[in-house]
Amino acid sequence: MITPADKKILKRFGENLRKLRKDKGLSLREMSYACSIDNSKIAKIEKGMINITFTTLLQLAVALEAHPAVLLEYAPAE
Amino acid sequence: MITPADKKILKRFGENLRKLRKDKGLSLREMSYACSIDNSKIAKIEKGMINITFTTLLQLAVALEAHPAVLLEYAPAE
DNA sequence: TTATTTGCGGCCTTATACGACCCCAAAGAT
DNA sequence: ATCTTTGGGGTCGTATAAGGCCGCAAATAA
Repeated sequence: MITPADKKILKRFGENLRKLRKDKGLSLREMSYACSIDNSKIAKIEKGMINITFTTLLQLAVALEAHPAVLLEYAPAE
Repeated sequence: MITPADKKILKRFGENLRKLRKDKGLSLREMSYACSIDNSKIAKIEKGMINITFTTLLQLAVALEAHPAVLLEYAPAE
């Protein structure tokens, strides 16, 4: 049922995703093209607005050319 | 739309999850209790029958007392 | 043999992720 | 000043994850 605590975690995840995308020098649309996920959806993920599924996580990893686990390795929110 | 390729990946993930649970000596019901996820749902996840969300992944990690990324670190299906 | 645990599939309702698309405001480029 | 890119919010229909409960067959324990 998506608690406030979850919201926070999703937001933190989104921030990290955004960082990884920027580091790779990709725009939302470029990344969208690279993993077949609508750019507005990626924007929502980065904003922590949606609780993505496992397969979506894997798709994002494809665009970033990174191992899926990498997307989870970030400093937790304090 | 959950492709056959995704099915395979989810199944592989499930097998790994099952291994981690067994290694920890937990029954489905014990694990259910440890992460507040219905035992039948965990069984379905292990069977690769559902495409779990990010928060569910985190809950599973809690029960296994492991970092979420660990659940993704397994040998890919060949 | 009987009682208990364990794995797991089915069913139902509700919440929500997905996919696709539109549009706009701000920033950058020409 | 005009064109283009970029981030990102809103909407709609559909698919499906979540959550919870029931029941059963096989394995295990008593």
